[in-house]
Amino acid sequence: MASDRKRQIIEAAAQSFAAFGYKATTMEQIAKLANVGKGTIYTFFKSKEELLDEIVSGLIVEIKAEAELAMDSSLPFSENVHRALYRILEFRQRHQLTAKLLQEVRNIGTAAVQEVLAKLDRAMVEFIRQKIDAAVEKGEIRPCNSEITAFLMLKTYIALIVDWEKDHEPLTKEQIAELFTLYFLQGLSR
Amino acid sequence: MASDRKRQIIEAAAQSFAAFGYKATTMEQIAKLANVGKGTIYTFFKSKEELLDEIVSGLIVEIKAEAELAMDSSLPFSENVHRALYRILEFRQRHQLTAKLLQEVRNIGTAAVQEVLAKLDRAMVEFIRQKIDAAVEKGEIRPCNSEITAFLMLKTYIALIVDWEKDHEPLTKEQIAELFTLYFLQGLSR
DNA sequence: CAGATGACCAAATTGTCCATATGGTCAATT
DNA sequence: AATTGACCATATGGACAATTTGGTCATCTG
Repeated sequence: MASDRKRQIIEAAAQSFAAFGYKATTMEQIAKLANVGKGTIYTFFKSKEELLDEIVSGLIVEIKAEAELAMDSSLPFSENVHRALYRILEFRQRHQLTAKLLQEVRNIGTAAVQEVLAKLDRAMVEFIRQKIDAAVEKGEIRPCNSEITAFLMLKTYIALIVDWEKDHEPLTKEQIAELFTLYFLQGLSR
Repeated sequence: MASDRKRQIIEAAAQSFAAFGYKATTMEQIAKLANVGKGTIYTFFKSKEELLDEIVSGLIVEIKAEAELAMDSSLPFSENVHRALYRILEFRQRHQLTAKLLQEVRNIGTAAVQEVLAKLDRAMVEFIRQKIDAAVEKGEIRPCNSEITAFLMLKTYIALIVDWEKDHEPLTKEQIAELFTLYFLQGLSR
């Protein structure tokens, strides 16, 4: 069946990308892993790049579902946004494929990989933005430019989780939640 | 005179680093530009790396002075921190040398250049941290972990000025000040 | 003789082939 | 009609030569 073969190919490619990275994975390798001829891959995907793109698109859906699951509509907005962000970045760090791609983009600057990760970032910002808009609608928070807010929230989280560790002891999940609320949602001024 | 020669060398090196980058600048080039023998450079600096380090150290002093100048003790903390941060990043972007080094670290990953830019970052965070501590001392803002706060402030600024432009129209100075106050100092919750 | 210098060296970088590997195509096959 | 692997132009990587470069030091000079 056609869709079955397509799935096989996607799974083989995802597996290989995660294990060896995008560049180090050859189309022949994928074909062998998927038990299809190399040409077959090109009946489903225009190029290697498109194959990666489709896989990451699936990943985005997965991440959104994870984040959605982590949230709890009975909790206040601030708690939910923290949970969602934390889950998103945890996923991004833990997931073999994203971890490998993140590493690859640091070492080599493959254009395709860079583009696809940028797309992932945009999707995550968009996800948060929708949550913000919903919270504004419900009157949980005051109106604001939700795109910039979502963008800053993600950046702040990445700074706290990824960048801070470069020069300091890692912060715990609780510390991050506290800091995020303190600096971002509550503010310093008085 | 000895210190005169040293200054000549530093200026020649700074000029060449800014024009061609660290890697592309050779010691012979610097010597020629400074009108000294190549060996002379090594009577003042242990290595090319140390030469860069000394130049950047001078730059840090310059940046601090710039930031200090931009501040006004009669204004509230939030306004001053904004002015200082904006001036720091404006300087960093405009200054030929830092711009070139920033570009170089993106393209190649020269260890020396990376280290020296990290040092620059640390110095800027430390500068902000001292301003925060002073503001806490004066009771202008409530007590907080000044190191993390300074770190987050710089990251937030870089995100707004540098990262935001990658996908969107640049924000004006006023917009950035407003956003910074809104999200960072005032908070969203109510 | 103290400080400056440039010839000199080992190590790193760059340039040049060439053999191999790879993404993508397509005529043959099932 | 769908699948395939031989095939092709191009990209990549390894080996080796040539060049460059950071750093040293014996020599020079004022």
